[in-house]
Formats: sequence, structure tokens, C-alpha cells
Amino acid sequence: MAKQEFASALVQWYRTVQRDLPWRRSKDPYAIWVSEVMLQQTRVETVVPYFERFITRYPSIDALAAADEQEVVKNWEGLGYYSRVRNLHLAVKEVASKYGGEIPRSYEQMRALPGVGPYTVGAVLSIAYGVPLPAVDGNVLRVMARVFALEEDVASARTRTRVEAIVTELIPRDCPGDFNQALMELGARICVPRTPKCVECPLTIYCKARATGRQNELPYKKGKKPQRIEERAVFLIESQSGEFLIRKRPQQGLLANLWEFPHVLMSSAVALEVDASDLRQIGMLAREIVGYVPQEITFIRKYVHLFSHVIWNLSLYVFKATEGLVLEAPYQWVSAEQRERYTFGQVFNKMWMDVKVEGMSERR
DNA sequence: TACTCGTGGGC
DNA sequence: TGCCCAAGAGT
Repeated sequence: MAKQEFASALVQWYRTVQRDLPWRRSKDPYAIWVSEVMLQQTRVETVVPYFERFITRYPSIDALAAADEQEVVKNWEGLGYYSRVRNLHLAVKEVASKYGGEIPRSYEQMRALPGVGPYTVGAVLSIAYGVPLPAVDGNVLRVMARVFALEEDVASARTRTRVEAIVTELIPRDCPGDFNQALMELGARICVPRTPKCVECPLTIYCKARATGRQNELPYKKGKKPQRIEERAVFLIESQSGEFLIRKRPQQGLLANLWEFPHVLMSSAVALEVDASDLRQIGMLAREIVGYVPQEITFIRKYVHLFSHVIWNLSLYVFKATEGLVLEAPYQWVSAEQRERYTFGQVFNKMWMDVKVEGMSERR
């Protein structure tokens, strides 16, 4: 294949059709870095408003490095994969203290920062500094699997290494950032997962999958493991003085360090037996949190919340706590106003909105 | 390697 | 409706 023609056809296409995105208007390596972290496993349309707000709030490495951790995480609320923002905060602090506030230009040094993997190094260094490194994401894997008719599982490390080698070979020295972004833009808009738009593709004459009519069969992916299902009873507990009980989640695992309304995992046997309206059984579960069986519990509604590998079947209940109930950490009482400063998983925010709209106090 | 880690959109 | 997926990294 004519390397130069491939690259120039791709870059030329990109420069004609590229979308006007906020991080593309910036030449600030820090802003580009923030965008790349937000874009991990997350759609462009979702990221845009978060990016604008985050960059306005934390316009520089020094500003983010100096910021309060809890507040930084609050600005990420709703984006998911919350370890990304904690790692970004740690990494920015390290850049501020160790590298004088300038992102290191060497692969090894940047790769060593927390939350910075091979993709992010390649993307930031190529786009911000013009370093000719590959930035292989899901788009690039899909595009290359089709163009070169790669048959192996695209999720495998071997395929990734192969694709990195191919990109390294093809990447133009004069515009590595545009080349990397062009590959991603192509994957996002033309070489899409299902029914790629080959008639609009600038690489169609190079594409082996297209030549053999296999563009709908590639890339090959292994099937995913089914999600684990958990039945949980969630309690929105209001004190006599109108505060609400929240608790902090553990430092490791799902929604790590975020806040939530207390809930109890039901064994599958219990879950099968207990009807949502069987409040006697639910009272026994509430006792695991407050230490006694509440007098009067109200069932609100059921929720299904999907994570990438777990399904939560949740039943929400509310009740009034007895006077003077004291609970230790990780439990905490907060007013409705104070609650807004804490970061919750989205399902808990949805519950809160639902109860607020319906009016919990007027319910009885 | 395989699994963990969120969320919302599209069909 | 259920399933797939989207600019990945850590373990």
C-alpha cells in the first residue's frame, strides 16, 4: 500500500469534515488531556457540556492541582467510571509538583502517571506536541480490523500491538495529531460498528474488508459474560428534624468513595419470596441499618439500574427514623440542601428527584 | 487474560 | 425490549 497516499487521503478528509468540538479549539495540552480522559468509553455528545464546565472551573494544571478532591469528583458526577477523575487529579498534582506544571513529552514519563494508559499518552502527545505516537482506541481498532482484514479478536493484546505497529508505520511526521484524530473520526462517523457507510469512506480503495464484502462481519469480537443480578432494598430515611441518612461507599469497587442511600443486598432466596409490599420482611432488612424494625415503612417504587457488568434490581422504601437516632461513619445525616454537595451514583439521584417531586412528607 | 469499573443512546 | 456499544485503565 502507498503509505503516503493512505495518510493524506485520510487527513484531507478529516480536515474537510471534522466536527467543531471545544477541545479541538484549544491548543492547551492540559485541556486536551482532560478531554481524552473524559472521552474514555464515553460519547462525544455526553462529554461536551462536562468538558466546558470542568475547564471553566479548573482552567489550568495548577488550578486543578490545588482543588479539593471532593469538589473535583462532584464536577464529574454523572460521567461514570469515577476512578478516571481521581486518577486525573492525582496525575495533575504529580505534573504540578514533579514536572513544574508541564506535561512530560516522553512516552515513559507520561505513561507513568496514574490513569494514563497507552492510548492517552499517544493521543495527548500527538495532538498537543506533534509527537508521532499511535493512539489506538476502539475506533482505530475497528477501522484497522476492516482495512487490513484482521481476523483475530480485536480485544486481544496481540491485535492492539499489531495495530499500534501499523499506525506507527503509517503516521505522517508532519501531522501525527490530525492523523490519529482522523482515524478516530472515521471510526465514529463512517466506519461505524453496524452497517458502515463505505460509500462515504475516503479509504474505501484501501479496505480489504470492503473488497471482499466483509465490512459487516469485521471486527471479530468475543461474546461477553452475562451480567450478575442483585436484588437490593434501598431506604430513604428521614429524621424527625427533616434530615436524610446517607452513607459513603468503600474506597474500592463499584462507585468507590461515592455517597448513596443505604441499601441491603437480599439473598436470592429472600428476593424470590419477598414481595415489594411485604413490609414485615422489609422491616427486618431496615433493622440491619438503623438497628430496629421501623414502625411504618412506605414502598415507593422499583428501579432497574444497569452497570456494565452488574444489574441492580432495587426497591425503594421510605420511613421516619426514631427521635435521636445516632449512627457512626460511614453514615451521615444531611439536610436536603447539604445533600447537593455530595456525589452520588445516578440511580440515587434519580430516586431523590422522584421522591422530591412526589413529596415524601405529603405521602402519609 | 479476564475481569472490574458507569452511564445514556440507538435500534 | 434487550442488547450493544463509546476517544480505556487498573489489577
